[in-house]
Parts: sequence; structure tokens; C-alpha cells
Amino acid sequence: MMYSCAGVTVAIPASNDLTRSLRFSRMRASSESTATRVEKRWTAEDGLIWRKYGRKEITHSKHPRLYFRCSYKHDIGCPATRQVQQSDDDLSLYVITYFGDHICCQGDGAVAAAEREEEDVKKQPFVINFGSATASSTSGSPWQNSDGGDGRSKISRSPHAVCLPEGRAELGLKVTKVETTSLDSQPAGPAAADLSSSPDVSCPSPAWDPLSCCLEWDQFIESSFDFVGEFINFDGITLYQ
DNA sequence: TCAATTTGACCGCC
DNA sequence: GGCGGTCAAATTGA
Repeated sequence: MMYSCAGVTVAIPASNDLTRSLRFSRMRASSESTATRVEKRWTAEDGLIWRKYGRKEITHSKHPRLYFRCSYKHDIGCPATRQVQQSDDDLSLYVITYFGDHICCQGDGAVAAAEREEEDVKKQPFVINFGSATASSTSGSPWQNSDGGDGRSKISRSPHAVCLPEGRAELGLKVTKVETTSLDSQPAGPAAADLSSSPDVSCPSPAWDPLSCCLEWDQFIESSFDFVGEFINFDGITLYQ
């Protein structure tokens, strides 16, 4: 099977083979050498279409870990996944760990945008200021999928990936830190207190944008801050890879 | 009717 | 056996 996305044609295995390979690729995250870790006060749209496929209560963690995968996982075998977990120490902090690169949107536009983003990352610190993130928040958490509202994402169900890394710039985001780590030495998890030690600043991946995410964007908007015109004022963000 | 979410269950690793 | 990651049936909303 061949699939084209943003000018890139990708060959993927037959669905049965893919399903089988996926089924027996458990513990993938722990076996891979690297992951991209992002800490945010809130999650934000990253222009990519994520689909939630699991939720797990983690021992010694107050908050469940949510599992997202690229919506094109089954379509074109895009291996990108991410885990989102609320920090126990700072309830406004979310640790987002990305695994794998997106192969679903590596078109020229996305690559160029990613390159521009990399330049931005190198040029200036990344500070996303949420301002009074809790000013209008009643729950203060996007983890309302199963108890709060209906949990249904209101983001577009567009069948096409939207590769708009520059959207971050539209949100006025700046990069403070991107850190590359090995899962072998620093497994993903909620303990993020020691993650701010590296001075390295680099773009985690030229193929896609891990700097922002799309978890519960509507809830994010509705509960975390007040919109004033089109300006979004974030509170803070730290990136780790 | 379709597509996304929820959630219990399954599976591999430690 | 416990834990974490993923699957897939059931559920739900557009």
C-alpha cells in the first residue's frame, strides 16, 4: 500500500502485518533509545492529529498517563506516539513524551517550517507564558475525559494532517529549552524536577514539531485562560528531548 | 453512519 | 506477579 501525504509517498505493510507488528511491539518506548520530552504548563496544538488510545493509572503517580498516537498510525503506519502525564509536583505542569517521528507529514512545507522553527529555537529561549493559567479554570486540568465533560475532543476530525508548526509562532511561543536524553538513562515519567539541568538547546526533530501538542485544545482554551482578542499568554514551558 | 474516546483486558519485560 | 504499553470492543457524539 502506498500513501501520499504532503508530497511524500510512503509504503506501508499490509494491515494484518502492521497490526501484528504493532501488537508485538509492546514496550516499544522502553526499548527505543531516545524520546522527546516536553514539559508544559498546558498542552497546546502542535498541528498534528493525535488520537488517544489509552489511559493508564501509574503507580506512585497521582495522575493517569494518557497515550496518544498519530491518527495515521493505521493509515500509513506513522510510528509517532506521545504520552502525557500531569506532574505530581506541579499540577499545572504536564510532561509530554514523544516517541518516534512523524512520517505522515514530512512534506516540503513541514520540513521548511521545522527548519525555521529550529532556527527560532537556537536563537532565543522558549518561554510560553500562560499568564494566569488558573484564572478561569475550575478544574485546572485537562484530564477530564472520563469524568468531567464527555471527554470527546472537539478538535476537527479532518482526515488530513495539518502540519502547521508555525502556528506556535502565531501563539507567541518561544523556546526555552530542548533537551535530548536517552530513555536508557532517563526514562519518561512524571519526575521532571531534574530535567532542567542540560544547557543544550537544539531542535528535537526536523521532521515534526514536538513543541506544542493538541491535547484537549478546547478545554485548554476554555479552562486555562481568558482569551483577549487573539493573544494567548502562556505561563511557561520547558522542552526536553 | 462514521469516527473518536473510553476502558477492560491482554501481553511482554523486569 | 507487578507494571507499563497497547489493543479492541463498546460507547458516544456529530
